Amino acid sequence: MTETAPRPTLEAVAARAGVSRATVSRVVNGGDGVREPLVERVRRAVEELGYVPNQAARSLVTRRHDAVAVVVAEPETRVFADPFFALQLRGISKELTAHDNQLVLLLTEGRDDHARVGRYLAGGHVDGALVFSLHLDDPLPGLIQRAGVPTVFGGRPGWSDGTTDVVYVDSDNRGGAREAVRHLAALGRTRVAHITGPLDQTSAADRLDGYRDVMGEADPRLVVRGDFTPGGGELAMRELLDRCPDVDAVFAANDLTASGALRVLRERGRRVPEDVAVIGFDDMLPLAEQTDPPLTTVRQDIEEMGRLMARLLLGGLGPGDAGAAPAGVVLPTTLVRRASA
Amino acid sequence: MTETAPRPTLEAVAARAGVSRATVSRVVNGGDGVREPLVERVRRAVEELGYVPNQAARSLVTRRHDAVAVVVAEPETRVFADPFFALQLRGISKELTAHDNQLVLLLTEGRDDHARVGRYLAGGHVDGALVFSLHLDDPLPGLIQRAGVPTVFGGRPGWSDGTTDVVYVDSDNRGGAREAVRHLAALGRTRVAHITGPLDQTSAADRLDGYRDVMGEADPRLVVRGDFTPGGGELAMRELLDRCPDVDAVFAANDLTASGALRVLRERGRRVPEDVAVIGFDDMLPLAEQTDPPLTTVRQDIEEMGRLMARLLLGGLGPGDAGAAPAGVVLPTTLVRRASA
DNA sequence: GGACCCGGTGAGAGCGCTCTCCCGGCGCAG
DNA sequence: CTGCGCCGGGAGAGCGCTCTCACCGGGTCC
Repeated sequence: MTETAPRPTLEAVAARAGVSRATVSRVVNGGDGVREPLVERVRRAVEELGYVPNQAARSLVTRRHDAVAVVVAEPETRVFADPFFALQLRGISKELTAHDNQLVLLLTEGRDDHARVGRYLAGGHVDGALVFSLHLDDPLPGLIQRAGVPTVFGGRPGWSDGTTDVVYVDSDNRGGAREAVRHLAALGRTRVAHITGPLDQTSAADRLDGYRDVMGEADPRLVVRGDFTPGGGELAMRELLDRCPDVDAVFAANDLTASGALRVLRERGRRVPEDVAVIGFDDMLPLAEQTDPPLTTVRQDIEEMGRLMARLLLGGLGPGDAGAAPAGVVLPTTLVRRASA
Repeated sequence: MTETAPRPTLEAVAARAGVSRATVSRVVNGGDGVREPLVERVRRAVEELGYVPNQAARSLVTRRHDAVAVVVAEPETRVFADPFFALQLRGISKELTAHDNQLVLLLTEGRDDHARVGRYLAGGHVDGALVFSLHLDDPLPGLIQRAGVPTVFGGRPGWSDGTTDVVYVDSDNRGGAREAVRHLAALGRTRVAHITGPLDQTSAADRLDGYRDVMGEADPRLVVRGDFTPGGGELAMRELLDRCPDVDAVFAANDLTASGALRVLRERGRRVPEDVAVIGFDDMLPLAEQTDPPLTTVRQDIEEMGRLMARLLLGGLGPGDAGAAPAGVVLPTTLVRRASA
């Protein structure tokens, strides 16, 4: 048992500084409207007593919590182990920290969890929510909308097609895919294949759309389904080589997929990029630099996406500037040319 | 701006049910000592009004928060993207949820963050902390100890050698390593190598110790340093084959490392397990089942470690059973035999 | 039949903070 | 020199809850 010394209260600080509670409160919250000598006295008292405001008492009256929920729907374990998500979370964490907000993590799997999360958010324990719901059919986003908590989604929710006023942050998956495929075409490649991600995720679907924007319906056999993993990339690449031996370029839905594809190409004796050019997506480091050959890929600033989500939630969604908050923010991507294409 | 309807208070529920606040409070907190018909009436009122207790008000008087901080020191990005950590976090999340506790995630990098975390924990905003500090020289654990918050560590902290009363949960890394190496020896292998993890992490150091327990000091060239990644495993395996071509078994510090090693062995034309037997650590699925050949490995129940950490914190550290809380809990490991050894 | 006890309920204080009001003092204009 | 405005600071209410304590009614026991 840790013997917890009773923490000093405002009252105690006030007594020590020889002022009233109100003044201490003012100083602690920025010190506006308090004359300098007093500010100094109070600051010293705070310091000496090691005073830390009681967040519960504060929340009780302000109705703010300086806390944000991050909700992660996790149908598969994979989602969370994904470095992609880890990076976004890091961005979120940094931004929240910079604004003195706490991050409450809500992991869900299954229906009961959804209800639980809905109740929690509706319960007004946090000032807002950042939601990662990666699948098209997920009921969670709906629940959350209804909870009436300011919310920003990570990635375009499946049911939002630009019309609804849902706020989200996403990469320009479609545009990035177009740029990648155009680059392959510009290289003179005519048999450009695409290994997709799981198509129930909008990012994967959008990248496929981008591919189709450039390639039209081309040869449907050139599109093979993957799952964003290296293993899936290997499987897809094998299938691709079997049914279209004349393939001369591959646009993989992400870098992990591309790394699997590269492995199979090497195994089958195809030279990259001479025989088959390969482009990935993400620019996930160090992976993309360490493949053999180093991977040409579409970069998206993942950490920045996280930061932006947090910033939107904290700043843009308050009652301050009604209507000013954008529905969806789409971050640009850039093609990073390395050796594989 | 979301028009937030004023949330119903205890008072409102009491009025609707025709009882006093105190009675509603009792019902909400378990309903002990309230007669059935009243309980029913109150329950209905709660339901109808959609009442959710105000956690801030509650904390203010109970001095409990039903929240636990999870502190992750993140010198490298890798730490967080690690599926190992993700699994532990999942276990923690489940256990906390089961006890109606929230998970406050604190990601740190760098000194200022440490101070911030120290202040936060000392500030009494959470009931306890679960700390992942993976490196020997990390100052964070010390700071946290001083904050006077009940704490459970994930993995044996470097500076704890069983003597101090620090509470942690760990796998039997040393014992598991011993079992793996003994198994290789039992297979008749005499040139058993070890690819280590980053030795500033206790788990890696302990596995090396386990290897040495069985092999003695053997041939020092048989120990090569890795870093828990497939890339590191590849590098180490190449080095190993170069300096000890007669190696006939490899104990890799984890499955990722083993997968890299397998790749190099295949590339160099060594058959597994005929020429070189390979054992990993973790039994990370699906990886361990999908390698070629499927990996023999030391299983540890990672999610259970997380659960246990949370359970210890919530149950065992309270003022309830002083002295009953164990200093360190070491979970057993089991050897899972597949094809690679 | 009256004193006692005990389970169930209500009344009220108070957790630590913010915020509105109010008051006293000072500067400036008349 | 008096009056007014303004600003810095204090007093006090009250946020929504828990928890102690007093109260009340109906047994039980002598």
